[in-house]
Amino acid sequence: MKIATWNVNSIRARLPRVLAWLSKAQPDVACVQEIKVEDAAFPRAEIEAAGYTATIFGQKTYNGVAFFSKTAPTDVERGLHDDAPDSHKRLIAASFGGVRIVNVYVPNGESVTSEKFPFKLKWMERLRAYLDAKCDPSTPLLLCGDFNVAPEDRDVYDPEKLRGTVLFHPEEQARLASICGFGLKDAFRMHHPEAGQYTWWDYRGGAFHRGHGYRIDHLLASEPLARACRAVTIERDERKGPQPSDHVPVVGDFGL
DNA sequence: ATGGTTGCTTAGCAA
Repeated sequence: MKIATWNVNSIRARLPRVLAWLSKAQPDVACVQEIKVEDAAFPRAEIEAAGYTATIFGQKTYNGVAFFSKTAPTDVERGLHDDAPDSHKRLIAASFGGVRIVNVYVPNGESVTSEKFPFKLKWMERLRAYLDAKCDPSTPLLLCGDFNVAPEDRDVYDPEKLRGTVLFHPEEQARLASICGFGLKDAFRMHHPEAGQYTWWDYRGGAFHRGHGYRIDHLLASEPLARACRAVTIERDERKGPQPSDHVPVVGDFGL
């Protein structure tokens, strides 16, 4: 079973690349973030023509998360357990053949001096509370998505320069560690200890060309699922060519 | 050096 996470940065702007990637990569489940479209305007026919069922939690202009899957999921949940009705659309969860998948788009935070930064930290604390309330780490569980946090020094291009800035701040890393403390392992790091493996490069300043990346998109697996994980791949080539997302897919292969 | 680029929406915000 191949399960991928990818922040597509607008499904409508990225549709040609997403369709080409689905056709080539053939994931069983693709967890996507920042679809930036409400349900009514979502390009459902094109995704279905590629052989995928779209299960979406859409929002106009910002945010929005979805599953594209070869078979329809069961027990779909939209939003955090304590979300207000008008909250950002940042979490969707569903079951796929015995695997519970929670797909998240963690707030970016903007900068450590922004009012959005404490909002990000609080959202991550609420995510840990959601896991406690809704999930079971003794069963096959995957928490994946764009966490907007690089966990360790080896996950950014210049840790000394970036330390304490947004996406690489100890308070964000502590919240991510608390989330993993629920009983989840960073699946990529089970297979790849090396530095310099990034999933996001800013559009600005030629960051991709300069190697200025961050590893902020993660597959976090419960112990039963982690044991079944055969490989995890960061598809760096998806950052190349015309109209790429600023993030690339991360694909896990599970022997299920 | 508070820049730079992309997307949504149409000048300004978000990332």
